[in-house]
Amino acid sequence: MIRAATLREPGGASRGMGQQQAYDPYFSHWADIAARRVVAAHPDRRPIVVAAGITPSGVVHVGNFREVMTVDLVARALRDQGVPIRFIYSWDDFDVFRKVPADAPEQAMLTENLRRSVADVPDPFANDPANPVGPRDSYASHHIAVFEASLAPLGIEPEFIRQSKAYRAGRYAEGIRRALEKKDVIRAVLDQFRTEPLPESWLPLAGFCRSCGRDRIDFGWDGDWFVDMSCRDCGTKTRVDLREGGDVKLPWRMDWPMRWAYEGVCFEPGGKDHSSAGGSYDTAKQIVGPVFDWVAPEYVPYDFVRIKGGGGKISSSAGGAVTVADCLEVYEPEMLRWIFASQRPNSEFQISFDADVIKLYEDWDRAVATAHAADDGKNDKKRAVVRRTIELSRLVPGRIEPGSEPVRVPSFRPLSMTLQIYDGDLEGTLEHYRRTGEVGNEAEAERLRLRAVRVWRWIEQHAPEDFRYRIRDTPATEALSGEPRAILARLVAVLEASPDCREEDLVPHLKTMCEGTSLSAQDFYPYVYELLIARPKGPKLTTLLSTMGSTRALPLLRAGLA
RNA sequence: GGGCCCGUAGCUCAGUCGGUAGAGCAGGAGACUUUUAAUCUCUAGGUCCAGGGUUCGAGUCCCUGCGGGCUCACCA
Repeated sequence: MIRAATLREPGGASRGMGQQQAYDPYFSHWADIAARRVVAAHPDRRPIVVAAGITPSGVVHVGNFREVMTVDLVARALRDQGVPIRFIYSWDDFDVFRKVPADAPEQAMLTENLRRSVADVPDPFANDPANPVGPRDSYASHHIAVFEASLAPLGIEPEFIRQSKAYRAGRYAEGIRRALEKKDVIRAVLDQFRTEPLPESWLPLAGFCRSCGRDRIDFGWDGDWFVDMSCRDCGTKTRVDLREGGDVKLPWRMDWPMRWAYEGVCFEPGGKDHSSAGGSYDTAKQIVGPVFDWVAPEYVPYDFVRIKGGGGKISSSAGGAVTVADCLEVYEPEMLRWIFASQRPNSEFQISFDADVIKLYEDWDRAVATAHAADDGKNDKKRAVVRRTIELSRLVPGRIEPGSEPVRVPSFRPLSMTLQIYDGDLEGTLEHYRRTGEVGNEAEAERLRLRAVRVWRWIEQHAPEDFRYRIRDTPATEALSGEPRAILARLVAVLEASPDCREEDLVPHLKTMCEGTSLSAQDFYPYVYELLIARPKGPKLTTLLSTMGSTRALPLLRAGLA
């Protein structure tokens, strides 16, 4: 028997079954604790099935991503504890298209397709040249493709299942029939929480008209395998043999527990909208046993993700949703995992694109350093938690050896400065770090590239104005006069005399530059910044000058002497 | 109406099987001087919302109350 199978909650299922497995403090993360709960609830079932599910009824945003990330962390924790798993991801693309997103193209076409299945609505992005995934066979397929593509860089590789295909293939025939047979049980569960009870004639069915594709249908059931559908819109009548499949499905509150049973799901999280008393998890939990003969999976409710400054929850229908791909523009993949891994699931948090990004990068670097630090007997417990969180955040599973060295990478703030001096030129920036010795091998070079492209995108797209500068393309047109002009002449002379001047050599010159005048260096700096970057302030001048080089600096400075 | 979450330093928050209250920023002192929210060292600062309970021991677990937020009760 594998080791993990004997893990139990202390004092729990292991009673009377021989020695009790000791609590292993190494598995200290919330995902580890959830994993132990799952193993305790399903001691004999292997592999353990963990599941995520999302409706692609619009842009799949970073809030939806929390669902997948939560499952991935628990999946990773289970594997680390030696448990074989199967990670399934159900695309609920047999859902009704209810609302046209405000920012979607082809508004008229989409409006025409309301009330059809999102798997049958045409792809409005098919002719969009900026569409990264190319034309797809439906609205749902487009959003699915975009999201699946963004998961790959994060090391998340579930087995994807499309509900539209599963239902249409008749795979859930048995499930639908059981729901029909036990419809009174289901109705009783749902009626506990409804303001108005379901009518006596209610059937646990939903679906789409074969002719017009819309979902306003009256259903009948022959008590066996046949369902009759009558479309209220176009009047088409259809008879479906459940065993062959068709455009018939179970409504969400029955669909969920049916799929738990079908796949043998042992763990699945849910958003807070599913997690209240009377919410869909609550009713599904009551339905799954009597109707589908399975137990509710171990559950973790997760809260929403907010976007800093966005005000309110992310909505895919309101437009302007922030996607995982958007986050990966600014955050390193492991860092994005870490942002989710370091938050308890049931707490809300924000993803920032403003100046908080800097602090987050600094926190991340510090956490990585802490994770790699050797234990010293003082803060080992805290360090262990940080270390475990970083392990779960890494793309490749594996333990971090205390006292090992992480791959070096420049911190965000100085890197942003250097990048701006090089005008975003990645290879030039890399060369600079090679010269300074901060990049010494190919691994460090790769590490720098990963970060530098994101820092640069942040500078270009999100950074506060104070943080940005750009070296002038064309020299200033107004020359200086008086004392500033005299000091500038000295500076120009220094650079002309030693064009390859290193930063350390430049420092004394800048200190003595203003001697004999009424100005201090602080008074003079703004003139230089104006000539170089057309702003009154900028990065440390010695760094700026030595990094950009005399060849580039001198023409700009001489403009002040014209 | 039901359920969940939050209430900890001036601010934002961490505190993961209960074991001497923590970080970042802001503040104060010093060093350095280098100007994007520079860096380093040191320092101050809390009735952990209130009340009760369990415990040798509670920020942590249980109950009650107050304040704030979210969610379900139509669909998914």
